[in-house]
Amino acid sequence: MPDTPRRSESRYGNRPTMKDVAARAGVGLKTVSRVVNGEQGVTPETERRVQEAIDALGFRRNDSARVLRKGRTASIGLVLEDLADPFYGPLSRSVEEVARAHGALLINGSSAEDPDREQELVLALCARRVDGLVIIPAGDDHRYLEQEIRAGVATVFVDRPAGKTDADVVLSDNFGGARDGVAHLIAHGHRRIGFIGDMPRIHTAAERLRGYLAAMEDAGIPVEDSWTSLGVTDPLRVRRAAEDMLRGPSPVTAVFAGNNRVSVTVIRVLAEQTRRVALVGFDDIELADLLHPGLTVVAQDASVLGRTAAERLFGQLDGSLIVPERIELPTRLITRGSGELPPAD
Amino acid sequence: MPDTPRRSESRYGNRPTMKDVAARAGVGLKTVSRVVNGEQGVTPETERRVQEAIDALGFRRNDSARVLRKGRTASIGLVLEDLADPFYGPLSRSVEEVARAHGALLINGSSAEDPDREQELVLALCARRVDGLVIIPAGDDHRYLEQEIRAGVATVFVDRPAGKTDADVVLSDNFGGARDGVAHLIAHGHRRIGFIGDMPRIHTAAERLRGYLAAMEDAGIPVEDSWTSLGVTDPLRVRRAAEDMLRGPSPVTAVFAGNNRVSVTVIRVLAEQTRRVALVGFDDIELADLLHPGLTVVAQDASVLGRTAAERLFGQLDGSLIVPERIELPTRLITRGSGELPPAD
DNA sequence: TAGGGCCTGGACAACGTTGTCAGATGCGGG
DNA sequence: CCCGCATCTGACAACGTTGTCCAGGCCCTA
Repeated sequence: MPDTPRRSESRYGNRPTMKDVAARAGVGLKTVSRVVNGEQGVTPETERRVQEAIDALGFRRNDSARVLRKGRTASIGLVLEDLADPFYGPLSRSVEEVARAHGALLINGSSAEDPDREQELVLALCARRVDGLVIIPAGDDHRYLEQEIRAGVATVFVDRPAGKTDADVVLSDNFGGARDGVAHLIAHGHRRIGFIGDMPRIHTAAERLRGYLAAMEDAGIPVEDSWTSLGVTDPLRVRRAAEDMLRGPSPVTAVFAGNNRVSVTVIRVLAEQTRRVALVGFDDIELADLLHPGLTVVAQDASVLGRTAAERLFGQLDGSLIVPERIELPTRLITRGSGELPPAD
Repeated sequence: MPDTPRRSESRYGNRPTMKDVAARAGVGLKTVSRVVNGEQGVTPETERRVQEAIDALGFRRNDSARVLRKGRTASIGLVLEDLADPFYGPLSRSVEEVARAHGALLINGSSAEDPDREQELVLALCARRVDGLVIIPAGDDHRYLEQEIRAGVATVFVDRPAGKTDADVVLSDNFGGARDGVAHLIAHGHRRIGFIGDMPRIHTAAERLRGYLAAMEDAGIPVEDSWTSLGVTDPLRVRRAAEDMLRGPSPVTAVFAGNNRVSVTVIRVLAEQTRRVALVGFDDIELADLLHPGLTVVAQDASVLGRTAAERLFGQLDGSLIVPERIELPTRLITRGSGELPPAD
């Protein structure tokens, strides 16, 4: 008898539906809906009966059906590089807080710095009809998103700009921060300054390199090839790069580390040196003040970045923000000792 | 004309549906469904036409409708304390990886250590019909979940056991780890050892305290009241607690820090002391090896914790795991110097 | 050439909810 | 006493997809 699927054999375990609640309470389906959604137009007595049935059956509204009907999911997606990175934890958390304030849930995904995986994730989120997306892009071509944006998915890029499409973007001032950090080293007498950063195809890495070069040029210091190392990211290769520039033909007396992962490794390498080498890192690190010397950093505030982006996202959803904008947040130089060491040849 | 809602005015922006694709490709609705889902029984020629229409319209399947029909959402929820905490980042990431391997997305939520907020989040996730839940509980009463579990929501608790209900749970050996850490201090000659930990209503905190007490008792050392500080969590109060036990009537020569946040503050306090005080912390900390002295810790592997829990979750969903189990993962003592300092009175 | 089996394609219902609209009920006023 | 109005309730369609089932066309064989 294929036509009598017993409620109790339904595929959701045996989750009661509004229909079941209605039957038990002896009211119509819509009345249950009204009670569940707190709409008015229900007598206290009826409401009580319905509530009783709800509790008795353990009814919980099926949001999938609701979404299908209403068109809004009250959820947003966040695609970032790696949730395990201490930079993204606070960012994610602040996005979540804003979402929560707007009654939305957060779906999280890590792209692992892989453009294909980013796209796969983003499209999966679109298929779930998230109301909006906060994206820390891994790839540099986001034309695949244009259709989605036109279809009404609010979108904000954070930390790095979108590629080949214009959309809201919230960035740190990577160029200015790096320039100031390097200028700080120059002000303390350094001229041979090394730079170790990530692949230049990553916007932040490129900008920070540009900042380094600008500071050097401003000071009239020609940069030697052996002083810069790009695209280096795993600890082993960072180590080698640092060691190389420390004992090259014209060894550096200071290093600018392009991100927190690089900083950590460089700190380890410098700790092994007899010569005192100055260091400024991009991104703050927990306990940086307890190292010897304390680590001087160019700090960006991940949670402000996240909050700003999320607020912008909900601004788009309100309809109050239409024109894509580029917001750039300032960085802050925090001196703790390592960046103030004098050159030691 | 309420009866002619133009497709182009639909509430999803103007997202095409399978019907639109079917119309454009000149085929039936179900044929489109077949193509989209890679089912067989479609001629290459037909498939080409459908695919063309899909691309032209920018069709993307609406997963809400799919979920409604199929009953599985291919998404799981993770409720943790605070995504910004460096302990939870890697945990979350490893849960995500397992989910990804099973084709599921991850919805993340922070309870902020608030039981009500935990419940609110969990129920919201249930309303979305997540297939499963990984929960780091904030509250100590989870009977509200029993109905959901019966309704088929796979559930695994991590880091702390569920309250008043039995369910799968994956823990670190908090008791054993703390006991070993304290025993380590005792082995290095300490007798007056302090303990600073979180509120004992938090299972991990209680277990670690129990480990501390067990180690002391095993060594026949009576514990003085002034040596333990419980329920202390914000930096300022941890600082005061540490300072108090360092200069009390019988000042401690070593401290056991109950979690990473406590450790960080205690490290700061100890750095200000002239007397050398030993320290062992629960949870590893990045750069712990670069401090002076290096921080000795009882380490638990957050990503293994997360992975184990997530695998267990999908085990439940496969139907291969039925009986709730309690899995306890060992901790590891990592000696780096701070825990090997001799007592200095 | 007719019949049978196989394969492709499409009509239709169902998933659980919400919006629309009309019916029922009760009350007060003319 | 009856009508009109306000208030409350319920029937029904629709959201976009997938599962079921049947029709029609093709090829192969006798």
